[in-house]
Amino acid sequence: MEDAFSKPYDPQATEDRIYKKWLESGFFNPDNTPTFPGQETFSIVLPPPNVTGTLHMGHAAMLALEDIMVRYHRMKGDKTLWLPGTDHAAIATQSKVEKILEKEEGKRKRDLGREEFLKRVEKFARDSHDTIVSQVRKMGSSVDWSREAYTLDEQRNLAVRTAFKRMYDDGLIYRKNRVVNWDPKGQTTISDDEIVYESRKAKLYTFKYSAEFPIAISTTRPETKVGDTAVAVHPSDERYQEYVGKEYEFVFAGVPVRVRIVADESVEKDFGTGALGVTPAHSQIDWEIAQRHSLPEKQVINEYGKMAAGSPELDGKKTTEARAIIVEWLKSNNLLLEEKEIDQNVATAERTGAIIEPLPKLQWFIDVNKEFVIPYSNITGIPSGSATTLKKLMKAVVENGQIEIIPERFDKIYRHWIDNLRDWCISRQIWFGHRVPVWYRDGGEIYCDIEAPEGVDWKQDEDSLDTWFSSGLWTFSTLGWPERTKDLETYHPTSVLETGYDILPFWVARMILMTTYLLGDIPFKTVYLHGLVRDAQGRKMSKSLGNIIDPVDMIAKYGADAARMSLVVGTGPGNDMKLSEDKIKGYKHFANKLWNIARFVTSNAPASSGQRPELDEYWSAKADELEAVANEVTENIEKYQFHLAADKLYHYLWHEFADNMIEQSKLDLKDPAKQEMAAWSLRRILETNLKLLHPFMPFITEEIWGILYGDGKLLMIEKWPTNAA
RNA sequence: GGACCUAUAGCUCAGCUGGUUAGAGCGUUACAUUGACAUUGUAAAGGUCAGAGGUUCGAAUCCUCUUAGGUCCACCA
Repeated sequence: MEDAFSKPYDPQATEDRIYKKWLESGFFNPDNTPTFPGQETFSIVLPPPNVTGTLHMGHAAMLALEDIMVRYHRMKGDKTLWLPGTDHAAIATQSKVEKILEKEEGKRKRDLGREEFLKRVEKFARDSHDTIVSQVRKMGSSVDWSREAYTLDEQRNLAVRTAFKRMYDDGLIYRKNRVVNWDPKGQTTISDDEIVYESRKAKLYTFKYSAEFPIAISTTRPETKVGDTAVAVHPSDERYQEYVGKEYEFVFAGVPVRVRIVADESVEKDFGTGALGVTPAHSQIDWEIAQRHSLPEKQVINEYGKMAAGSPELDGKKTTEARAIIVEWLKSNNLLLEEKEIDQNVATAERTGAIIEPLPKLQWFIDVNKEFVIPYSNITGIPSGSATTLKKLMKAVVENGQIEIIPERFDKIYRHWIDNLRDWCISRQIWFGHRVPVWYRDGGEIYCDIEAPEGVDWKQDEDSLDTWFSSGLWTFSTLGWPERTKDLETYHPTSVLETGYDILPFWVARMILMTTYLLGDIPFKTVYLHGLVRDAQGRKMSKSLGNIIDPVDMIAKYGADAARMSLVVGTGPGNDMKLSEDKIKGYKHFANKLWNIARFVTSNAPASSGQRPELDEYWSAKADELEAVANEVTENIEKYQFHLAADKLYHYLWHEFADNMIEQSKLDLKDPAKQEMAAWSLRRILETNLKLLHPFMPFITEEIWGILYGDGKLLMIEKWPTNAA
């Protein structure tokens, strides 16, 4: 009996030691792995986790799936790079630190000032980074740490400035005063994608501005009506035709208001009274109507969500208080015609939870519809030197099949998102992030470049950029762009992007936008989307529900191999997965089973010369079966059916190899005529299975490999046991 | 309002382009076992594949509709 096999298998005593061995080997870095003739490249960038804290089970699933692909390709002999990094996550990190600061010291960021506050955020980000790195290691991820990147480091900052400058020069980035989504709590604008709609009950009030005014209108926000500058009706609505073009002046809730009646196609005849009070400064849609009819805008709510309408009675009041006052005023003046409860979706900010206040603001935008000439293009259907738009580029690469999305159904969702895409507001009024590379000087001078302008009295724009601007560059900024490095040439476009389907629009689409524009190429060939990890009842894991399963706890209890298997088996691409502790436990049992199989084989089947002996009918059939399993597993991995591959190996090892073949060998090993054949077969089948299982359960397979062949050779670079692709 | 997903054993899910008698794990029950196995084996019970219709020699699988649960997008003043 070999002492090397503890009883039972102890992942705790094994995993960290094995990971160290891998690190020391240097094989995570493709520059160090042996090269083969005709070798292909396989590259993945790790979706950078936000430095807002610790990793959750979703990250663990991502790491497991990517490591499977990476280890498989490395063993196949491909030049394989998995590039890790973290994301500064601008607004998310800043608001997290703000919360901590307020809770622990009762201070706000302005009490510290920009510089001091940023130091705090950076310290927090560094700590989070260190935690994340140690968790990524715990999972067994074979990432190339020598190429680690951060979305806010020097190199990435240069990439951001370069990208901004190019878009600015092409006229794709512009600055404009427009109604944007203002988060009164976070004191910043946010993009459409950072809005979460909450359904609530609201009251829809139908009223007239004044007794003389001929048309009644409906609204859920009477307080904004002091900012109305028009009433819009549908051009074909006979009820209101006679009023179109007329102007009215009156005093509404103590505020002088002047409205013009306009005809606009966007008005629904059947909604409410069929007439819409137009408030250009506080509604996206009204702003657009105002543009079409050259209507003035009148801001009546300020950045703090308080009234500023030029009325002593209303000013300084919260919008909800002002609403009550105005409703009272309507009632007492007999102007309120109807009050009805309706269901309404309220826009709230994803990070702070505050209700979004649409406000006109001077902001930076990316124009997704503006034509520009693309100097170089590797995109099918869009020749170099042709005129195109960002939207067209984003659509083309998915429609022409250059990028494949798995599962397929998500490309519909992607296209739909593109169709609805409006100009992207990229400036944020937060301190943490990439500062807008634009400088101003008295006299209205504006300067945009990669480096700051020479000379005094230039002032840099105070705003920073949306975090997705920098993560959109991730596949190539990590490889050295804007420099034309060897890495960029070798590993870009990347092979696969593996991420959760929930960030398809945020991140995947933005990477496609940035890469097609800046490189004239795709960022990746395949997008593999995994689902959300939910609890055993199918609920989202959240702090408030207290149903979070922490990957670190699970690894400590059951080992990383077990945790990985539990996140892979039983779940196809794009489907949410339910996870329970029992499931992880089950795979710990499996690890132990494998451990005992290895113990049995080493102590009962002595290593042979390697020459294949004559096999009888039983063992010959088993040899064929092994080959079939290896081919099937390979095929499943190639087709991104990792759950099938893992499940197959689980059953084959436990119920074929252990229950059947080992039992048979117990008889054969006692028979001198069959002994060698049985021993050889056991060895060979175990060996092949260790290779096949390595991408899924890297630690235990590597450990057993080391015990079997104490020559220091690593399983992680053994040749994959099939040639079939 | 638009789109998508899911529905298979008590529970969690496989079942790839339609092809014998629909599978696994957990759970349940019976028996065996101190062993390569703390975490074992053998077997049993358990299914109108959500419902209805259609295509087909043949449907869990393809099509249509219905029902239930879930998700995303749009944002209606």
